[in-house]
Amino acid sequence: MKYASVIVDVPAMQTDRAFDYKVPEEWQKLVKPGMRVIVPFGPRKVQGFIIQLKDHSDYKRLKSITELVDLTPCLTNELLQLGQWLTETTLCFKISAFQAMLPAAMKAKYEKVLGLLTNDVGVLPESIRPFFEKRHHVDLKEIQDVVPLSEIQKEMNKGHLEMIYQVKQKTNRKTIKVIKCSESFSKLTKMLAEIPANAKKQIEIVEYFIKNKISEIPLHVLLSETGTSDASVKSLITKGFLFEEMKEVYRDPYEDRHFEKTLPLALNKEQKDAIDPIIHSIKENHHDVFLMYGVTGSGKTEVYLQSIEEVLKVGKEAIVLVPEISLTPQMVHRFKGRFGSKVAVLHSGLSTGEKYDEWRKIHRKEVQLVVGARSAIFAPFENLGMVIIDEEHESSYKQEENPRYHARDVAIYRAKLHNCPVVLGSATPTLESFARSKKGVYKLLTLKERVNKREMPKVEIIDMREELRSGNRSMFSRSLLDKLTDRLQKGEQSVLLLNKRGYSSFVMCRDCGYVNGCPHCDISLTYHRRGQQLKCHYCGYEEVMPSRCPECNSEHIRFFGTGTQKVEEELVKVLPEARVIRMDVDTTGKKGAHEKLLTKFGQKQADILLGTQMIAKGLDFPDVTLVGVLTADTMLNLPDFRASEKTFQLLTQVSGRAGRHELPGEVVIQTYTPEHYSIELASQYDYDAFYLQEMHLRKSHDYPPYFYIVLLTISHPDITKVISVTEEIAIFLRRNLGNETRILGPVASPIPRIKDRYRYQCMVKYKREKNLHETLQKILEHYQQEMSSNDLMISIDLSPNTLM
DNA sequence: AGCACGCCGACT
DNA sequence: GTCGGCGTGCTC
Repeated sequence: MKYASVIVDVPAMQTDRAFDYKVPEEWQKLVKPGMRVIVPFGPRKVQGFIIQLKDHSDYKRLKSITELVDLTPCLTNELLQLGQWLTETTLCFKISAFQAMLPAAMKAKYEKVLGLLTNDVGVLPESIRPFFEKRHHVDLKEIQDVVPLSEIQKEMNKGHLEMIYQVKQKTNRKTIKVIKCSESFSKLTKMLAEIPANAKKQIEIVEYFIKNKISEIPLHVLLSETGTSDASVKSLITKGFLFEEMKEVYRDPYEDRHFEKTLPLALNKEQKDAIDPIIHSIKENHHDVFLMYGVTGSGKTEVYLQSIEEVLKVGKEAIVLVPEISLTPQMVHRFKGRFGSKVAVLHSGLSTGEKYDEWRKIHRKEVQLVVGARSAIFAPFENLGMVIIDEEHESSYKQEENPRYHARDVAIYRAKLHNCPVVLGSATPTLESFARSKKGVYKLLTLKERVNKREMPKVEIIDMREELRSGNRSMFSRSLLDKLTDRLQKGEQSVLLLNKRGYSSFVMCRDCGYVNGCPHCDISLTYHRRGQQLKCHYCGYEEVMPSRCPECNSEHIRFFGTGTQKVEEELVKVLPEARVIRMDVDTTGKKGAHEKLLTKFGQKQADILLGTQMIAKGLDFPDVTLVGVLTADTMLNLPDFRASEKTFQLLTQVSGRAGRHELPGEVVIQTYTPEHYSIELASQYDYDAFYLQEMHLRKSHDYPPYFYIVLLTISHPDITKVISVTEEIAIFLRRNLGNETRILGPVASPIPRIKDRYRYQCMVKYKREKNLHETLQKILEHYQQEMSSNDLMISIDLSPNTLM
């Protein structure tokens, strides 16, 4: 007899352990750890993952596995182990760890159906009867709004009805009908004579098969190619010429795209020096973490591509992480162009089904390379030869919900197991990574030269206070305007970046200073021109823009701050002849809208690309010779110890967008704090100086990389409850952690209320703390009950990206 | 998380 | 006396 330990799909502390089940005789030989199963759990059925098989269980009253969902395990042994590690390092539930590793399509869906147990519908009360007149099964959803649950329960007790718990899959495999020939072509040719002469279409179809030597074709293709209808096909099937079959297909998002095959480029000296140690690691099966610090345009991607080639040569697989890849179709092109069908692509722009299909290509070993966003780090490769993380500094590699993992940490963990290298690439590495490379923990590879030998574009910093003093009240400095005009005349393109993070357009009364805030969150509402609406970006609350101040009834209520829409309007006023493409959440909402806008810009159908952060990444257009940053310092005032670092990164990245090709580029940075070191040093492309200065600051304030931090955020609808719990937690932390560890708080969160829940936080700063995980675990256990019954929430982030 | 069980208040 | 409120505890 075999027994299976199963982690069930019930994310709660009390169920966060394995439950044992009997494996029915017929599956004894089939079951393997890592498979999904459906098991009875209490009165219902749930999905779960087998984490272990054993010959013995201590538990007496075991139930049996109801169903095997997978025929081959969807989690490899390595991923099972990785799940355990994730649980421990991020303090998440085991089930959440496993689910994070798989595409959303593989998460189960639960439905309840009422089944009729009696042959006489007449015994049912009038309210329920109509539902069962024609059917024996009715979705509970359908009936529960009309009939009170108690009534249904009564019938169940009487034995008239039963509750059936169903576990369904979210997405099914996509199948299409294909038509095949029943006979050989020569036989078909002879058989043609049997078709009546008036059945022209049927003859046409059979001839199509013979002429094109096709023995199998999807039905819809056959119909459109031959211009026939399925009636003719049907009759050919009954006559025995053809037969139909269901065939599983992949939903390929890049189906209709052609990728030009590219060949490896010759590497320059710096690139060779960088790739040699990587190749050495690959060949020697050695685990190393490389930090490839290369200025924008220094040809990092080519180094990636050629190292991957080495990985594939030795028969291994590679993972490439890119930040939110849908933004950089150019990147997909480069990988698909070099490696063709060996590549799977995983990113948020794909539908659930498409992601599932890409994942299955990996699972079935049909691809050796995956290019994707954060979660692609869990690709079920078993022979991993390298992980590349491009734009290593990007904050999107950290998941901001449970499990709060950082893809970089997962990459290093996996690479250690596989004895293979990790390559972190960036023009602006995180301080953490650069510090590690200085200590020799990571190996530093430096690319200082741009491949085209072009100088980095010249950067001009404009002091907007100065502009204001000399009477320029517009959002464009005179210099920026001059340069835009100049580009327009020369037929060159410009990119304008509106750095909006933490600064959006809010509505304020000029008379009394009243600001429209969200009634559920302590945050001001954001003005949206579409429909003159005010929206809360945290809870989705909406209201119509008032014409008078709700407080003092004044009519002088206006929106402040600068949205892309407003910039666009101004731009049209000052440069009426310019063709502008605006990219922001409003214009890129629809799937593929992004790419369309970028393609349009690439084809020079516009002169100026105006957008938010999203345009800073990876764009590469030959005719862009001017980059303007409208307000460089909006981020600097956020309560975030990484604010300077992020500003520096953004400015450096965006400057790299100009003059990447033949034409020299120029950058204009507008700011109200030109003296800030992150702005000044970004304009000089002086990462090293920035690193030193910022490290100095981090050191004096006990921030990473000198200290690790943990952020505990406690929330509850009742503010006194939040404060008292946070205080208790702070006291507990102080009592249990070492005296070199600093505990800050309780303080109100930077956003003190979201969705009617008050938020307080506590910060732990530590260097070495062996009791940390244990102590945090104890806190979670202690408040477990209140968290499930009393609306209390405690979230713990063991290495927060921001403190918001 | 669900769901059952169980123990107290307001109704037939 | 019963229906139904939600606190408590269990799920292999």
